[in-house]
Amino acid sequence: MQTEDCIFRALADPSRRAIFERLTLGEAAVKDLTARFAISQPAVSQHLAALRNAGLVRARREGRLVYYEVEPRGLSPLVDWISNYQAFWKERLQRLEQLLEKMEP
Amino acid sequence: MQTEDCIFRALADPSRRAIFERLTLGEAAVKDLTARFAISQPAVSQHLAALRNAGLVRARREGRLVYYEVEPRGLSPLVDWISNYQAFWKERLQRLEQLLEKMEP
DNA sequence: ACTTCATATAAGTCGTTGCTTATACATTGG
DNA sequence: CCAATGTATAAGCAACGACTTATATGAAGT
Repeated sequence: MQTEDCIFRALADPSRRAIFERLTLGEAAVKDLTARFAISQPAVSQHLAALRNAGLVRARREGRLVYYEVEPRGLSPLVDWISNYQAFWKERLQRLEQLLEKMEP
Repeated sequence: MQTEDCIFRALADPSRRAIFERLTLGEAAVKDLTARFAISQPAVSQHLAALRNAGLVRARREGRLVYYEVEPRGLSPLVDWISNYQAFWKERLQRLEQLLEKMEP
């Protein structure tokens, strides 16, 4: 859980991404999400479980309602993954700059 | 094609992500990838097609060999998506984006 | 306690996907 | 031209994933 794999798979589904994007605007209860999206309540709950399993959202119970909100640092594994390949561009950029320097004189 | 959806789906598969990560180390022909990964050559070709369809890699034919390499700006839709929904990382990502901008021919 | 409302889980269905083998296409060398 | 090599596509299959309906759990009001 909470691995890159989970995150990529969680965000690969359009419905789930839409739910996540909705949650970035602010917390919402399951019934709100169910009302807004054209899928059944169990489908919403399943999507939320996948997002939570990926560490992207967290749940808070309040009476009968369960509010979901974005986990603030949930996307950082994704950012880290991308940043790992920053080295790829850095290296290429350096080579390019070296080339330009040699052409300078 | 080349939409967020494609990119997320492309990177959701571990084998495909591994191939992409290998390509960030440098270009490789299909036969090299086939030798390195424990899946058949058609499977590799199919993964490469998915990555290319997502705009993450590009192919160059050289004789009978087909070399695949990372598309430099391929990850930027992902970066854009993240920065849209997580203002917290915007600064860090902007640095990455600036790096990518410099790669533009 | 019973009913109602909100959510989660179970079970089943159906389309998708990642793999395989077999085959077609493309390029090079004899 | 033919054989060999490298890659892509086709067809089929087993596993997975996203959805459904039905049911279980949990909490509040009467």
